Amino acid sequence: MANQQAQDLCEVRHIHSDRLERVGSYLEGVRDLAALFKILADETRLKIVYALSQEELCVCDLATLTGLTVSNTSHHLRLLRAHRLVKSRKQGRMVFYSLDDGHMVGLVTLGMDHIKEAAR
Amino acid sequence: MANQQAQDLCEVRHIHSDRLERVGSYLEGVRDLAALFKILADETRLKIVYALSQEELCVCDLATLTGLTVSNTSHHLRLLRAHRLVKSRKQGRMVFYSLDDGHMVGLVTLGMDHIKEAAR
DNA sequence: ATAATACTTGAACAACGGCTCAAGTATTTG
DNA sequence: CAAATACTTGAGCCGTTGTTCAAGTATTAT
Repeated sequence: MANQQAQDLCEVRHIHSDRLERVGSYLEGVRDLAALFKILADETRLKIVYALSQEELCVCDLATLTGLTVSNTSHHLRLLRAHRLVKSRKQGRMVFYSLDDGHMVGLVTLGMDHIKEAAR
Repeated sequence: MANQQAQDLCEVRHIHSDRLERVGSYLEGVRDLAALFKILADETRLKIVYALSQEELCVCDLATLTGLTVSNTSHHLRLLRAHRLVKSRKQGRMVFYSLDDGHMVGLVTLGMDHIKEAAR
């Protein structure tokens, strides 16, 4: 009765234990990658990262670029710094930020290309 | 008095109008890219996307893979479908999902490589 | 027709994230 | 020293998001 012809019964046939193991090795990375995407999943932070990929900028510059308050901008920079995506350098009373990680620059540019292509 | 030697005064010197225009063309894309990152910035959805990049799977399979309820999984699939990242195919009483967009596969695999490299 | 399976949907709820405001530090200027 | 500039930090507010639960549809089996 319960033979292989019952194709409309769901018994989790497609993911088998061996295949699950292969996928399993990636699942650790999935958590970290989701965290990275979460950081970049904000229009303000993405603007900051993109701007910093071109040159070093101070908080005041970034605030005018994003159109937000200095306070708010600083909060975002704090988050980016905590995750080692940007680094800061103090000069006088100004603080200059730059990218600390070439990692996500590739992600951002690749993503940007895809977006443009999709908008075509 | 107000000459160019006052290097510690912030008057937004680094981002000039011409440079702002160049950056401006990207800023449209930033909004959309942030939206895409937001979709992928969830461990569950990232697992789903990664699993579907390997083969077509039904909701039940995806639920067991992610360890969540079928209801919850369906909610996530609804979101992914709304943004045209996955498509569904009904066969009997089962619904099979697959990727509808090659776009973010590159993003995910590139991101995965970076994560692995960073964890080294 | 009734029951069971596979999935979807809406509502409610709690947790999280981004923004603002107020107060703080550090540095430079007068 | 006091005042001003550049930035940081913490607390509170509010909208968003993920989860759960309960009820719904669609398809198949008996």
